[in-house]
Amino acid sequence: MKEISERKIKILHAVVDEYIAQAEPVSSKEIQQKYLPALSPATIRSELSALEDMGYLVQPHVSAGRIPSGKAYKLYVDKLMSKKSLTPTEMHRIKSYLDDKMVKVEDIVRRTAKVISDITNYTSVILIQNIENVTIKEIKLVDLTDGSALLIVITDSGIIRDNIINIPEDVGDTYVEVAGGLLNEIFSGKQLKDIEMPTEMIDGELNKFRTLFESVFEVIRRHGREEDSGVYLEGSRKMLDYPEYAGNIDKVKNLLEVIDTKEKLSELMSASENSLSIDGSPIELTVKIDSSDGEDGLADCSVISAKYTIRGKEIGQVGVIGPTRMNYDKVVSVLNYITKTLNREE
Amino acid sequence: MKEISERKIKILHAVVDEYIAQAEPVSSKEIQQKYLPALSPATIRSELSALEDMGYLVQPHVSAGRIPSGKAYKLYVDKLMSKKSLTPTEMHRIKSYLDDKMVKVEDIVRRTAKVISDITNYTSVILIQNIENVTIKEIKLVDLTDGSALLIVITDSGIIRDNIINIPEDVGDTYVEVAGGLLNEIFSGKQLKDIEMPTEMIDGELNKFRTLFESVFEVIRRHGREEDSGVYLEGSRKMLDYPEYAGNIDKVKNLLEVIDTKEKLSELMSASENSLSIDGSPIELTVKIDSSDGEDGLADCSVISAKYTIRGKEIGQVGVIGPTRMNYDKVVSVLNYITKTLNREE
DNA sequence: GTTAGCACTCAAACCTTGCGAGTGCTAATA
DNA sequence: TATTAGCACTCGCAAGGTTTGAGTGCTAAC
Repeated sequence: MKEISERKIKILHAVVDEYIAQAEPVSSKEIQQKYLPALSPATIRSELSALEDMGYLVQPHVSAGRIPSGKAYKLYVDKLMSKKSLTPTEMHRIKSYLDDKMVKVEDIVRRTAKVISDITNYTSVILIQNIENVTIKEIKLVDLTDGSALLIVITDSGIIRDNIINIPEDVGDTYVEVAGGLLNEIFSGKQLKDIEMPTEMIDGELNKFRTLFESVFEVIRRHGREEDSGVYLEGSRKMLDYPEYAGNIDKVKNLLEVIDTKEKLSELMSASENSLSIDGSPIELTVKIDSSDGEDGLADCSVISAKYTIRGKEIGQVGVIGPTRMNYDKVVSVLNYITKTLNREE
Repeated sequence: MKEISERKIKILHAVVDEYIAQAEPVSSKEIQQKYLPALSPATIRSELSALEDMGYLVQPHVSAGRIPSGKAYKLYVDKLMSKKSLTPTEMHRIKSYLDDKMVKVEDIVRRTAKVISDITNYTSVILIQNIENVTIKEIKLVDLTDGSALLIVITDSGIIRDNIINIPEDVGDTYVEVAGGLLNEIFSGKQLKDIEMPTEMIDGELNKFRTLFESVFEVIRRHGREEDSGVYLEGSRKMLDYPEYAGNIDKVKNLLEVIDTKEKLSELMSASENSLSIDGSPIELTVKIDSSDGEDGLADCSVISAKYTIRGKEIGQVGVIGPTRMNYDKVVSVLNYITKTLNREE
């Protein structure tokens, strides 16, 4: 099983390409006509048969063509597929989506998810993790003059949150201002996970800021909690467009359910033994191809994911979920381009 | 066609209830057993036949039970259905969803859409319209000390937007502060639709604020534009759970496509001749029941919608989209309760 | 007005059949 | 030895036929 002949590779390549395009078993005749007119179907058949023995192809039933196995897809992604880059139109489209000045991580993420799904025509997912490692650059407190104030937390990867907090009544005019200065003094430069109530607050003269500070903690802490779920999903509808799901509402439902579960998603998008990294790519990409025993719901699906970095800070994972026979080259290029663009943006 | 006998009403009610629960044609025997054991199926059959002649029922084919027609649903919604209120658990659940202090309209809307979909198990839609009529209370400009500033527009219905804008280079320390004061002076009290570039800005001494003001306009104007689409959809997946769509991916796709189109949605959620208002309800509700010729995609669907008001300001429409045989009473109660809650909130 | 009884209808489930795409094998060819 | 033509074989799929049973409408009796 060490070496596959050049011709076998060609044929395998043809099967994968064709299956990605058509979603139907590929026959020897088809390959002969479109890819290797110099050979006869019979010859191709024997090659196909050999490839099947090697585990690269499977046959849905005896009188059908072949379809690629997971092993074939892995080889395809790893060695075979054309790593063409995006068309200028596509690049332009992505840029115009992302070039609005956006500072809130949430906005960027939402936008990114949308553009990925739009361009690839698959479902995209962004998972925000590690937000706790972000460093606070500055905290702003803006008095809204109606008993509340707007809290803005600026970090090294952008604003992570702005939220309304209540202000105690009967405090002086400068209360908010002073509190703002104080917040800055104490917290700027710290990481989110390190913030805690300073001791002098508990009992000292600063006691009057205590409830305010507690609100601030509350807001910051809420990150990563479930309600702020940290999962951005875009284009789940697109699944319905692919024939592998057309007759199979249950499959789609199952899939969408899995996607809705943060833990499962996390698991899917992290590298593991049956995942695959792509070399030669400027970013680290992970591809997970349908385990095909399909016990956990992701039947006939592949997930391609990458680390998601904004301005040098790792934010989470970005991924594309599609049918196993998805357009790997397109998706890889898009992820490549987008992660690069985002990271470069200053 | 003026008066329907008491017994016919009972039977019609039974058919609708049963069909809502089962999604299958209702037979005379079923009605007899579950609702009117005192009568024989034969009697019920003749009543059913009469109801069919009156246009309240239809028969998918001659040897099947009856299903309610649009006319029956309308009667049901209007007169028949039990207007029970929510359980304490449900009310509590809604409250706990909505009682976070939220000031941004967008946040409130998103949250509302979610809770509606969660509780009703149908797809919910919120449409933001009329945002142009909102009055600006105050404008804040917060210097972010990196060449940009955070623009916060506070209106009588909450903050509508905070956005980053760029600040020209080489301006003095007080530039942002002065600009903020200026913005307030000029715009507070105005409605969004009325804002325009003040003449003194164009050529006068205030010229140096011009580009900044232009950014501000740009941000405010972006509202209602397509990219900020103003449509909040939640739970579109839920559609897949109902048997009327189970075999019918095309229907679902069609539906989702319609839902994605703002114009169509607007149309759907506005009152029209073939819609229906519910009296006796503290809010104005519109129910639109499947035109059933189904040419425009919303086959087998009903839409229940209400005006959406936050703190007394009309913001748009909130609606629930579900199968024609949806749980009207539940949905109506939920919409009732939620719109009341939101409006009351101060 | 109500009901039992019966004939009738028709969708859905099941079976049958034939077709045809596509294979594997074998024997002939280069 | 590699390739290929030819042919028998398999099996999914679609079309058509049959059966079943749920449910009705009608009629005649109560």
